[in-house]
Amino acid sequence: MVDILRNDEDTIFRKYLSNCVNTQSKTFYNKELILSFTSIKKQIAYISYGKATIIKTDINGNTTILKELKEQDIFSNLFLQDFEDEIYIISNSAMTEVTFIDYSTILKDCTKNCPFHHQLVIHLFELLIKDNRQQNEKIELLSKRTVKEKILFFLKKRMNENHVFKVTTSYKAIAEYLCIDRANFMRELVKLEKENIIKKEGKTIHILK
Amino acid sequence: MVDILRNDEDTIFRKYLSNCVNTQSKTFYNKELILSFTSIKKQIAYISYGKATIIKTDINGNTTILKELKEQDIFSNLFLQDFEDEIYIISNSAMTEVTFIDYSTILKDCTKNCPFHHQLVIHLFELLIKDNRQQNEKIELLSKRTVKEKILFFLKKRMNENHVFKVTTSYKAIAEYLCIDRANFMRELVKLEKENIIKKEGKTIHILK
DNA sequence: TTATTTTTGTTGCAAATGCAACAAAAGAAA
DNA sequence: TTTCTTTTGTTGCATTTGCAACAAAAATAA
Repeated sequence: MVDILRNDEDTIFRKYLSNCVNTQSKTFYNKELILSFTSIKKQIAYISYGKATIIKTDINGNTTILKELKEQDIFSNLFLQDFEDEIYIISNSAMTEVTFIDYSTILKDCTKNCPFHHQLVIHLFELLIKDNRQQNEKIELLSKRTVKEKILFFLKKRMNENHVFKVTTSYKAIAEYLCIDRANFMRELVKLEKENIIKKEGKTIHILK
Repeated sequence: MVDILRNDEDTIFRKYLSNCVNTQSKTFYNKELILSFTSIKKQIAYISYGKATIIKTDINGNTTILKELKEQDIFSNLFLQDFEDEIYIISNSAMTEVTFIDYSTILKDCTKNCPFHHQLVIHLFELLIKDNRQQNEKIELLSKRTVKEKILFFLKKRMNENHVFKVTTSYKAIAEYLCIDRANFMRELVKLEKENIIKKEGKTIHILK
């Protein structure tokens, strides 16, 4: 991974990853499996470049997209303990670079007395709070009582300053994120368009009100 | 609050709260408002004794119980930034003791060079991971497609070793936690009983299979 | 104690939702 | 290019779900 691709945030974070913390970096190609949750080793994964998707499949074969991970997001098997359904993390860009940090070496008091260890923990702490906030947004979304409310909440959160949302993945993927039936999702979009709440042009949605 | 009521975990945590971190402890009576999310000051609240409930009310008047907080749980307005709906934290036991920790003093490098500061951050880090795990459990619950699946998931997670779940709050409160209509919840319980999956005796539910 | 409020239990009904199915379009692979 | 796979768009239909309403029971307050 060439350094020109890195941003400042990431550079600072990497400075914190001093030699007292065990890390391994790995690059994944598109659609490649980053992690299945059979792995026991406690670790926190940090996305330094690219995108990934956390996917869940239940007994009935329903697929749910739990979360879309971007650069500087973290995830961990520590977050998903005692999950009933199967969980996979899949790379979602041509190249995704992930840094795995051993959980045990994070907690350990650094014997080398390096000045970075504390900074690393603080930084991870802030990333964890960000993740927590994202989880709460998802809970707020899923607690909406109707499909219409879910769609509008999602669109409002994701639209840009021009009130436009571009479907970069697919309508199918969004339905799986919202935990609703795809056909019903499409039907509701037509309804919202008739009510002049949105305007749909292919994979571009304008939010009018 | 008398010391006899405290457990070991809490005692250790309090040791970490050395004088370099700004904290305030406050005791709340049952049904008392601990925090409404208009408060701007960034702080992490730690429940050292008692119980609390995080409640959300949307524009349509739908009440949702986001989370039940127990001893040694944390919550923070940092987790709930940009929330559309109104959020309240209500004390849910005769006496709930909450310690508020200033977020700014957590992150700050301790000028007094105390040995506890790092331990405090590590401990909060672990509490944050626990909270994250609980959030993920809720997301797994809400991603279930039917009311029946939601109920069964909830009961399996909460039943004791004898496959018994006791309703300590109310059926109304559980419906609000599951984000489903109460009448439909009751109807579904009757159905599950007819299918011999559960056995309901007042506020006690036996999970048979 | 009695009065008042909240919860429980139940039902009918309208509306929302998921499911199955299929053709057309778009995208990916050979 | 052509072939194959995935996504999109749409519909009918059965089922699920929420809503409104109300009486009985339980819990709480006076």
